[in-house]
Amino acid sequence: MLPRLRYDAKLTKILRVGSAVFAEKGYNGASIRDISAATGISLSGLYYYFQSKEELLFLIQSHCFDALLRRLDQDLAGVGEPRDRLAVIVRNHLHFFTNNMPEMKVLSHEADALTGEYRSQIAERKRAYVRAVLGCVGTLAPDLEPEDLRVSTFSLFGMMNWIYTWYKPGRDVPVERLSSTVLKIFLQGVGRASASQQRAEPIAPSSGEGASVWTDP
Amino acid sequence: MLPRLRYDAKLTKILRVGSAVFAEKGYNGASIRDISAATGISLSGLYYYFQSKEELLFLIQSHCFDALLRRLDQDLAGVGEPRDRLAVIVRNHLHFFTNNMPEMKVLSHEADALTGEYRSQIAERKRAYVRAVLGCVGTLAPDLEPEDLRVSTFSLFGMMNWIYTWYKPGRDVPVERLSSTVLKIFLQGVGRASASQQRAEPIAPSSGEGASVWTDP
DNA sequence: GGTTTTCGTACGAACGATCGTACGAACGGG
DNA sequence: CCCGTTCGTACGATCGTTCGTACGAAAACC
Repeated sequence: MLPRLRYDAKLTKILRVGSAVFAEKGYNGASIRDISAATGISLSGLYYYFQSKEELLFLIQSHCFDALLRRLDQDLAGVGEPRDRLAVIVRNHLHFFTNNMPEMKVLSHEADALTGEYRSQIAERKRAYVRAVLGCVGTLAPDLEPEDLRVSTFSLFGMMNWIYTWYKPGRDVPVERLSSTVLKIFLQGVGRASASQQRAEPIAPSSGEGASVWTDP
Repeated sequence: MLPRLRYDAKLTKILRVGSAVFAEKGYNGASIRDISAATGISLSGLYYYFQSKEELLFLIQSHCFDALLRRLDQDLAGVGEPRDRLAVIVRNHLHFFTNNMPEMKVLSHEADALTGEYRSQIAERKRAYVRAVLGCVGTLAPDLEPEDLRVSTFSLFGMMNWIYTWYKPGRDVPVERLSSTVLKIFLQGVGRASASQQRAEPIAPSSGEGASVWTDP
């Protein structure tokens, strides 16, 4: 007889596998039956863990986003210099992104798939995240008009969130170099000598570098 | 009796309305019946203009991409300086994007929805486009390692292709300013004095600035 | 301590709705 | 009358979800 998993462990498995399925086929393109097949849990058995397909998507996005923000808060503690704070933000975002590609793809790509209360809850947390980055960028480039600040911040998010469309962990540059390149482009642009004036003492490495979303703190 | 539209005009209408429907609900989330309702054409009547739902998506993406590339070739003619060429590329991409938001959202967001031959055809054209930009960036920043060149180029595409998630034509900065801001970030980064050393004589304006995808040349 | 009841967990089967698509008839201008 | 165009209708498949049930373990009872 197969050992029964505890409730939490099994829900976690469902969210993890569900992320992979949603990432591959899209939320609307994937069926609950796909997730049933991928998890090995029966179709109706899944509904013991969520009330609807949309709630499953919400749970995935919610858990993923919470983990991202939790790690950011940890890494940001004690970092006061705006430039350092932005470096931490970019590093955290990209490390987390590359370590949890399916979940973050679902969070980025299926933002509009949620409706009603589910949608507003995620949107509100995203707004707070954007506001934080916006404040950091604003401090860093104080002579920027508010409209341009908005454009600049979303350009940064664009660089970071687009990577799920092209970044291949084996083929591409490692995450640390990816992070510093993106940060460098945002701060000084492409061009110049490549490994230009980096800070002598690089900021402290992220707290949980290799950890996944689903490893609880 | 309503005046009958010619074949081409009606197909164009289907592609235009179809883009809007796909952009709003996603390819998998939208049904042929949704498009039927939005166009006013009967369900089966639509199938006179395409053979399958997937072919409709392909036609939208294909027409849109062709129009983008056609305009780019026009604007790029006679521009030799790499920096100018990149400026033209960014301006063209963003002007086209903001003037054809639904179509470009479908092209960006539903890249993985196509399969088989349809998918490869679009993918091949995208690869050529990326290769061109990659070459331009490479010439512009010759001391960049190939891996970093790839990261940099896709970061630029990230900034540009992400705008469908946040750019609101009324609320945000006009396209021309958007383009120059994005270009400036990519070349010199955020920060510095905002309206810094722009070139005295700005490059010639795009050929068909306000035109949509569906206005044939 | 043995028996019974309850509870948490899991499943197979089936529901109505909606999906993409096919078919054949009807319409109307040349 | 013909042919390009349009439509109503319907088919089989698949969708998300529900229902009734079953089994092992814990709890409750005598």
